[in-house]
Amino acid sequence: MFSKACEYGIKAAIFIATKSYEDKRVSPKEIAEKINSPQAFTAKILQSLVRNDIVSSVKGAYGGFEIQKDRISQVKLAQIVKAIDGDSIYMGCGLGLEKCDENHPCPAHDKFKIVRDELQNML
Amino acid sequence: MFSKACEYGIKAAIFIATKSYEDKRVSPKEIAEKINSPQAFTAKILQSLVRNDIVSSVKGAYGGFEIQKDRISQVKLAQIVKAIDGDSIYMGCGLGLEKCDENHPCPAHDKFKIVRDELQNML
DNA sequence: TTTAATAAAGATGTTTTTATCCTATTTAAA
DNA sequence: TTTAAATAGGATAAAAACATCTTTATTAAA
Repeated sequence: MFSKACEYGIKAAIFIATKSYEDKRVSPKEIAEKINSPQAFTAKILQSLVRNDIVSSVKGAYGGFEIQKDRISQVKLAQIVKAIDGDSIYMGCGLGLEKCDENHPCPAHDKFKIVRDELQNML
Repeated sequence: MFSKACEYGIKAAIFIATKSYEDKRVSPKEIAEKINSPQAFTAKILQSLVRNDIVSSVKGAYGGFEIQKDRISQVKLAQIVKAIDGDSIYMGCGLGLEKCDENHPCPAHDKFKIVRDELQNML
């Protein structure tokens, strides 16, 4: 459903959040070990989470990744998915038909829309 | 949502079905032109549709791909998706969490299940 | 101010997916 | 039986996704 990068991003964000509740910052190394992902690749993904204001980073000694406590409850899976995989999952005809859109829906269009809306809403 | 190969497979099957209604067989070339896909790659995908008994092929002159008329209405999108992308879309934790399964569901588990079941049912 | 610990960023390598090319096999018609 | 028109299948190439390595920039503490 999601790319590997996206799954790592989700797991990383969850881990960072749990640590942030304890006022602790975490390193890519710690994160990668915890979520069982390649470290350097995870670091790249963390960079894009930072650029998308989903987590924040503090450089230098005693630095690391964190999420401000009062922001944790506001972070939604949908933001992470969008930051890493974009919104292609919701876009275009579900069957890939070029000629299908809201105005000229394919026979499966409405049913796809229901599933996608539910997915988006859930995230 | 689906791989490119899978989308080509879906489009190809739809096109073959419409032609089969007119008792016409179609070539990979015709199919690729119609669905706007690379021809040789499409031919590979057609092979796997044949191996999975979704479409049938007739070799040699005057051959081509077809679907028996009385089988057309029985072909389901789910079969094509399964033949090409497998069932990974329904399997495992939606978030990629290793520790999550039916017995130890993650917080999103049930909601993912609803969406996936709906997707599968729809297909 | 130096040092050690840290994230950021660029360059490179590997694997998977997507795509192409060439040859073999099959078959209806001439 | 030969030929031309088809699908089948293997080998190769290109692009994208996944992953690693190395260097640079930043920062708190000694």
